Amino acid sequence: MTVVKKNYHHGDLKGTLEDAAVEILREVGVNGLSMRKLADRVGVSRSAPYHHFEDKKALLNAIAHRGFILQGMAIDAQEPEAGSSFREQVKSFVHAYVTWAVEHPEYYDLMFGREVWQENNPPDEFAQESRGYFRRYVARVERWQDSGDISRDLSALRFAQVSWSSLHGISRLLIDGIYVDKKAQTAICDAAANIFFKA
Amino acid sequence: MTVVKKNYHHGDLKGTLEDAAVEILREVGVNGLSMRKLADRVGVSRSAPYHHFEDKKALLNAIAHRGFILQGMAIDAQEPEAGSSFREQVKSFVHAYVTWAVEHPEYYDLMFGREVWQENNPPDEFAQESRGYFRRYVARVERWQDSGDISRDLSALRFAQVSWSSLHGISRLLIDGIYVDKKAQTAICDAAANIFFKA
DNA sequence: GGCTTGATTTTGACAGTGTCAAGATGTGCT
DNA sequence: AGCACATCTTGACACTGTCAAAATCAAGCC
Repeated sequence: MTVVKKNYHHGDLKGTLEDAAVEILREVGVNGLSMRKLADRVGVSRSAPYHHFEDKKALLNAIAHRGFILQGMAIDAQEPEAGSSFREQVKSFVHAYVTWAVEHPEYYDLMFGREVWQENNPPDEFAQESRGYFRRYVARVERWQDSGDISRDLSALRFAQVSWSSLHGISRLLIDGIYVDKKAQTAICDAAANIFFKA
Repeated sequence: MTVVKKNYHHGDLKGTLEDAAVEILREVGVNGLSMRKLADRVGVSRSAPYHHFEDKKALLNAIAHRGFILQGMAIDAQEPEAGSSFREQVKSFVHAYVTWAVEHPEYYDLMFGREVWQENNPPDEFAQESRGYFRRYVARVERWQDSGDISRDLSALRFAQVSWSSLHGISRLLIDGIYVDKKAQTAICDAAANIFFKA
């Protein structure tokens, strides 16, 4: 059986730290996460984490990285509704995006937040990562244009930029509590789908 | 003449603090702003600011408050292009919003950021304030519906929510450096205007 | 003038933070 | 056994937000 070590050498401290960090982020948000409390919770001394993450930033980077993977999986899991109409596909895509964001703010905040994108020396590793996700989205738009489901008035790039902005904006406003009426979430998503992808 | 006092009693410390804080925010962002450095720059002891602002949060609140006023003025100043077409009006509105946000991230970050909306006991004073701005926006949409410039397929509220999300999302993605191509800004704004307000 | 009242600012202090250097402790290999 | 290496801890530093107590000034009243 897999033994959980409790001694000097932890075994998999790195993964444990990430797990615990996500927990703390859920509980108190990014400004409430301190390296020392994190170490405490894991039962390790304050500077042990620094042997696995160069920085606090590096830790947050790693978590954002997880977020990208998780969100990708969540959205892909929703994807292959084969028999449904184009409009339905779009709706479920929009819902999948926003719902995941709202349900996982501890990841979403980091994936597209200041901490990672502005106050970081090399966000290269997932500048590429998120760029990849965006490209996949642009490709999706191109397919929709090819099949005639949306018009070619705008380039796929511009359409993707604007529509993704909207998804991102909706997610942010809901997460940050600026749109308070949580019940409106589905209505807003439907409205967005209608506006962007009207037949 | 108005004398600028430099002695023990400062005269208008509160305003001076706000000014200096905005400066610092521009230079190093919100995470780089510390109450002590702020006091230092103003030439006052570390705890003097606490007689004018209960908290660091209260300071940030006050600056966000300024931001709402400034943005309102900036957008209104763009408004009354009387002879122009509906489409042109919408375009210039979108541009005014996004341009102001991108040029004043030190305000925009606070107006719609975590610091104010989540980690604050009573953001009531400008929960109302921003709510007021949003209502004005909804009213604007209603007028557009009345004049037949946009359809009534969606309620004014939903349309306002989604379109504002898009403005907010575009602004955020540009400010946070996720949309790196600054030259694309105008193109993105135009595309947004086209999508949302197609005749 | 001096005294008091109130507003304003400073000093000292405390707990909490990120992070590093030096040392301690364990694991695996020969 | 001994060695090399990975891993973890202790001690320390500068910095942060914030408070209580003391100092300082401005204005009004005698």
